[in-house]
Amino acid sequence: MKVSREQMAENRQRILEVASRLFREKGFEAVGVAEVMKALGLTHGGFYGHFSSKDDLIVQALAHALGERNGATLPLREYMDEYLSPRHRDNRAGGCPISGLAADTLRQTPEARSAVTDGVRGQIDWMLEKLSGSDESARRQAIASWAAMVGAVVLARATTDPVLSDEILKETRAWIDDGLNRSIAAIPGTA
Amino acid sequence: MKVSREQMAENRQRILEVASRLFREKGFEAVGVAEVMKALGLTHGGFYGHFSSKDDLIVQALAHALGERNGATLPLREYMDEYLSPRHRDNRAGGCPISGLAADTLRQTPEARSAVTDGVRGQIDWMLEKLSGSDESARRQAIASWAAMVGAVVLARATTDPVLSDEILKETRAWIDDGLNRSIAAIPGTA
DNA sequence: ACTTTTACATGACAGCCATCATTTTAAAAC
DNA sequence: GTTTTAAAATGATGGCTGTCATGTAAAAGT
Repeated sequence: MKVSREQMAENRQRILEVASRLFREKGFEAVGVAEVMKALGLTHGGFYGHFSSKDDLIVQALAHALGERNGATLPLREYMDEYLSPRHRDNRAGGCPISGLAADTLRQTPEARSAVTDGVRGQIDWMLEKLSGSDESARRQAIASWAAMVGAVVLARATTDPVLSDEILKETRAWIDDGLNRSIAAIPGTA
Repeated sequence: MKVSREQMAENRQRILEVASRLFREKGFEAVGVAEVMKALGLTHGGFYGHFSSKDDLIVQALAHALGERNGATLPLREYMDEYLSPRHRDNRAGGCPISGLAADTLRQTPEARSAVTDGVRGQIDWMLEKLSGSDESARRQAIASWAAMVGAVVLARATTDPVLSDEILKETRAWIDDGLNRSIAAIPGTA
C-alpha cells in the first residue's frame, strides 16, 4: 500500500538507521536487504524505491553513521573513556562505525571506501582540535592515540577471554593517558 | 584420481596455505571452497576428504597462519618497523592474520574465535618477552603498543588516500618509539 | 597380477541473496 | 468524488555457495 509523503521520508530515515546498526553489528555481507526491511516491519519489495542498490545503501548508511557520531561534544578524555569502555566494546550496533566496519569496507565499492577515508580524516582532525595544538607532535599524538583506540577495540572484541579483553581496553586507555600527560608537561607553563 | 599418500599430505598443507592467504586477502565469507581448491589446480569435490566443513578449514587455516608467524625472531624494533610498513599494509595475503582477520572472526565459530584469542595472548606475551620486563608497566606497554600497531594497519588499509595512509603508519611508529625510549630512560642505569 | 582402498572429479541439490516485474492499495491531485 | 499516482507487497528469477552422492582411476595391499 502507498503511504503518505512524510511517512515515506521517515521510512527512508529508518532504513538508514536500522541498516547502519545491523551493518555495524554483523558486517555488510551478513545483512540482507530483506532483513533490513523486515526490521522495520516492511517487506523487501519497497527497498528499491528508496535506494538504487545494496551498495548504495551501504554508502549512505556509512555516511549516516559517521555523521551521527560527529555530534560528539565530549571532552577528549571522556570521549576516550567511553571509546575504550566495555560498554562500547559490547555495543557494536551503536558504536563507532570505523572500528566496527573499517576492515569490512576493504571489500566494498570505492564510494564506501571514500566515505570511511573521510571519516578517518575527520576523526583525526577532531582529535587534533581537542588537543588544542597543531604542530607535528600534536598530530602525531592524535593519529597514534586514535590508532591505539581502534586497535584496542578490535582486539577486545575479537578476544573471547573477558579478563584479557578488559585488560586490553584498560591498559591501552592508561597508556594513552601517559602520553597525554607527558605532552601537556612539555608545554611551557603547564608543568 | 587417487594420488600418493605423500601427495595427499602435501595437498592438505597447500590447502591450508592457500586458504590462509585467500582468507587474509578477502575475508572468510568472500572465499569459497571451490575457489581454494581451484587455486591448487584441484576441484571442489575432494575438499571434504581433508576437512569436515568450511568452518573446520577456517579454524585450521587460522591456526596455520598464526603458527607461521610465531617463528619471528626479529628484534622488537625491526618487527615493529616491518609491521607498520607500507609493504605490510599492502601485503594482506601474507601479513599478520590478526590485523587482517580479527574483525571477521567475530562472526565465526567459537573455535575460530578461540584460536584468535590464543593468538592475541601469544603476541602480547612475545612482545612482553622482547621488552625484557614483566612488571605492570611493561605489560601495559606491550598491550598498548600492539593495539596501536593493529589499529594503524587497519586504518591505513581502510584509507584510500595514500598520503594519509602512509602518515598513519609513520606517526604511529614514531609514537610507539617515543614510548619505548621513555620507558628505557626510566630504567636505572640506562639513562 | 589381482583386489581393495581411497583421493579426487563430476554433477546435483537446497538455501540464500540481490534484483526486478507485476499487482495492490492508499495517498495526492483534480 | 473521481482519477491519477506511486509506495509497498507479492512473487519470480538467476547466480552463487556449502554440502553430499556417485563415478573413476590410480595407489596400496596381498
